[in-house]
Amino acid sequence: MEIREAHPFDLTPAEAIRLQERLREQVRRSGDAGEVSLVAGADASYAKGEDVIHAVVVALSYPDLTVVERVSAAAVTPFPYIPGLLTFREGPALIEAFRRLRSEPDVIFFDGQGIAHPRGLGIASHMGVLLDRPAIGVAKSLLAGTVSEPGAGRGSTAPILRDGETIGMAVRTRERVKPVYVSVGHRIDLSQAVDLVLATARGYRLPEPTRQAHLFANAVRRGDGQATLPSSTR
DNA sequence: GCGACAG
DNA sequence: ATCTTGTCGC
Repeated sequence: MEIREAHPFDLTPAEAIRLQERLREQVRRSGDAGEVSLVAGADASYAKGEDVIHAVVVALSYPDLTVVERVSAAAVTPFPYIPGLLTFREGPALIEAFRRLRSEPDVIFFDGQGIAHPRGLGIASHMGVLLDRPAIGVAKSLLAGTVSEPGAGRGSTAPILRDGETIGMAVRTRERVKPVYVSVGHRIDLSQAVDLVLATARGYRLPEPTRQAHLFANAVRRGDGQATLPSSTR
């Protein structure tokens, strides 16, 4: 995929925060992914004490969810993990992975928040803007806002609120299992984002794009990505 | 000043 | 995120 613009990542935390405050204005909180026929999941993996990040993107056809392409990229991260600044840690490796992706997904799932972020620019929104592509944030825990417990049944939801505004939705993708926290990344509305998460969550807590990216990222880091899995890693 | 805090 | 074995529950 084409990346929208060169973007500095060798910043101090204070500079990174200022960049987020500037980029947040470019996030589109509404939109329609259109006729979705291709989705993608992006994720990163790394070993405990190391600063090498393995980022991957997995593309799947929709609605059948067959994996059609997998790419990966390794990079030394220039940033430690700081809540709210995740993109500055995983972004460089992710961008390289997207450069290697030949598919043109209609929507991309990210492992983390979209606008449900202290400055409205979680990794899904940040990457969505850089890629200029519909993006959805699917986080396993909450970073900003408050939420009540959704009903126990699959498909139950509860709004994530901040100052009276809905910034995302807790979504129960599997009965009696902890919900995932969905928020708009870029160029898609919350309603369609939630629909797509539920439509791609099949039997597991995490939607398939995210789950497949998780599995592949770990396989690549362990070194058996090439041997065990089909498709290109090139 | 004291907690909270995506991955 | 990662380190780790078995184990309880649907």
